[in-house]
Amino acid sequence: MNEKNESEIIKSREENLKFILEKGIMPYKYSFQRTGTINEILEKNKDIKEGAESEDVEMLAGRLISLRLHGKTIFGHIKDSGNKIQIYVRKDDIGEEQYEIFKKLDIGDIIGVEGKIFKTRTGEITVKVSKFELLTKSLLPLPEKWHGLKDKEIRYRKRYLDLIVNDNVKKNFELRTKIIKEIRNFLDMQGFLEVETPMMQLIPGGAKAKPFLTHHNALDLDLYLRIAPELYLKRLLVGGFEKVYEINRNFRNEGISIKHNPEFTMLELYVAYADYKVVMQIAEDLVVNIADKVLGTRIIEYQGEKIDLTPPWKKLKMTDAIKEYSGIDTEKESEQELINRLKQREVEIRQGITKGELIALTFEEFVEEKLIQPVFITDFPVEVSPLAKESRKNPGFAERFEPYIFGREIGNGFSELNDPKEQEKRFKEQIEQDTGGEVARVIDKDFIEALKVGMPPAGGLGIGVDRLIMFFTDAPSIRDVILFPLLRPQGSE
RNA sequence: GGGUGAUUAGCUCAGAUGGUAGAGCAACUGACUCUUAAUCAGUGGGCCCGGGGUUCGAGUCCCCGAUCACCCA
Repeated sequence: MNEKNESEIIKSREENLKFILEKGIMPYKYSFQRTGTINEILEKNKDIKEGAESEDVEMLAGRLISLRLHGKTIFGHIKDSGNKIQIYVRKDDIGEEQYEIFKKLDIGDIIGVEGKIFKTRTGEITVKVSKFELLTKSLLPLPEKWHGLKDKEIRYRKRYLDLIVNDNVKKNFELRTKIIKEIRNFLDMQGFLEVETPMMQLIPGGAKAKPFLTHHNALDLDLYLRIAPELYLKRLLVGGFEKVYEINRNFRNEGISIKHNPEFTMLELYVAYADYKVVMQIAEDLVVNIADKVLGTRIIEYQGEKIDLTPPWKKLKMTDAIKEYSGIDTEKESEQELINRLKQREVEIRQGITKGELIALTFEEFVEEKLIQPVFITDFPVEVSPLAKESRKNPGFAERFEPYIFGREIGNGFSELNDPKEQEKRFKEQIEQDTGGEVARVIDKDFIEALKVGMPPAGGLGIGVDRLIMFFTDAPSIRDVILFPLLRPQGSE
């Protein structure tokens, strides 16, 4: 950390750099023309016989990750974004002067090599180096080669080191990109239009969460980073788009945990003329499609638990789920009885709480964590579903669902409320109930106005993309699927 | 916000009962022209997270703080 230690450890690298500069070698080259990636070259030469040499001279580049010096020969490995390959350097092949320069390379340097491909006695496909070039000098040591980098703090803070050293980390992030691409592909094929709506909003709506505040100078205007895109996507339904979706960042100014990062990626989609049943089907199809296309299996293992994504997923009304998993009959029990149960679990109960809110809290407290296999929880109390239509069959409950996997809510969907007067009333009730600053104090009048123009009946769905990716990559923490998770800054540096 | 644990060499980790610190890898020097956790011989490297205390003496005990991890709200 301090200068003295650092100079101890990098002294030899600085000396090597000096040696190289004295030889007139530029330590930071502009480019290097490769004949292929390491994977391509390995594939091309996979059938080469032991002792034989390839006809073609190949040019490869990568980071030097290991070195074995044997007097007049050197073995090592270089690694590019796809794979690693062994290199073999002989003094006889590259000449005395070049050999001396090669010996001054350090693990971590990025080099280009030129040479024919052969197979060693031990059967490893190897580059017989006839020429090499230093492309980038590395001045700091890499983490140790077989234990790798374990310290979570350094892994998250210095993700570049994590990516260099831990191959599975890189694979998980590649998988993340594949999953998101597959989501887009799936929706595009069904005629959805991907759109982008404001990240900076005057009134942060569409969810219950504390927002981040920012300021626009020229307009002298306070703005909020969005907590959800919902109200803007619905405006697009009013405008005549019938199937829209957005995959983008939401920001919530709340605690950080294994399941929460202040900025996270959300998918929201809306389908005109559809109700919640239609989007529930889309949610199931979407997840199963990822399993099929990206993993090639519908049975995934998450944190040692086998999860079977094979459709159709179970559907359970919230009150039935409570009955089934906890034995509590919320229809029969009075509000006070539910309050007593919750207080025993040290759940905070606000003054004037409604029955619906109590049902939702009971569900969270007694049921959620038990929902390991995929299940749709439906029929949420209207009081906790201010943007959803009331059920046609089940008064007091909304046409709403949330898919649960491994005790975690991975999405949220409903038949979208499009009655402007009812919507305004629900917003007002929300503001009255809010105690924690999780609801904007102002009603989004423009949104109400849009509803007055007329929004077609519609089903909507939101899916927490990071959490979904956690399942598919068997990641225990959301930080393992976000390249640069938010951490508290450290004092020095 | 509360609780528990961690923090020792560049990395991964040891350091009972308090006596100024150890290993492997990495680094450095030397030997070695098919090695691959190369091998062999040698060398250097530490404000033991920070600040206070207790003690003749603290990496170790106590208090405060920092960061991270996990659990809870």
